[in-house]
Amino acid sequence: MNNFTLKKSFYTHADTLGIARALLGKKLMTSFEGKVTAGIICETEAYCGVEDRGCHAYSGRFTERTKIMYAEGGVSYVYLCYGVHYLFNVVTHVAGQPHAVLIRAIEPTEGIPTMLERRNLTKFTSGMGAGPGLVTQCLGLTTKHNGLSLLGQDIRICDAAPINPKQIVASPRVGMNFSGPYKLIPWRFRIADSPFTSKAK
DNA sequence: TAGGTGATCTTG
DNA sequence: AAGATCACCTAT
Repeated sequence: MNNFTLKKSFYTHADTLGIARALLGKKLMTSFEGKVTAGIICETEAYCGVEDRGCHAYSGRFTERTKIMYAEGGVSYVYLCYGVHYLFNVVTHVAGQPHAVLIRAIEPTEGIPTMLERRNLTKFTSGMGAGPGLVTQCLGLTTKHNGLSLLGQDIRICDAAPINPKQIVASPRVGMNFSGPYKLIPWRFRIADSPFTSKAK
């Protein structure tokens, strides 16, 4: 499509699960230091507020790290995981409701030479953006970009035709090391049979 | 399948 | 102030 940037209203409504599904097939684009890179979102996970045991803001945790999740939808939430990997999330819902969608995999489409350089690879592979830590490497995202608007030039998400719901597979989220209903709730979404997603379970 | 890595959070 | 935890990746 013609790189039409999604509007704020895409992010601010209450249905984070719907947003996580709707983001599949959209194009996530960054433009840092004159380098444009972009990829089609192939896999997401939803994190839904203070009642969601898997959410960083579970039970109202409000800290230096999590406070951006409480912002109005349409900004980025980037944090360092395991001391090694940056993970990029899209904040959703209205201000005060800490919801977000983790971007877990992309199909690289633009700026591939730049992505290869950032990944320290020589050849394009379908797995080069398959995993949340790899997505951020490809796109050059770090905690520097935490809290940035998704409506500006640096980071934006471009509209595209929705994925057929039948093509979307829902499964439990990764890394839910606790018990209770949120451990197995199917809030991970990916495009069926996409070779660009992180390994299917 | 285990180890690396460091910011963040919790406990004492 | 210190130790546990953590939405992961890579190479054995």
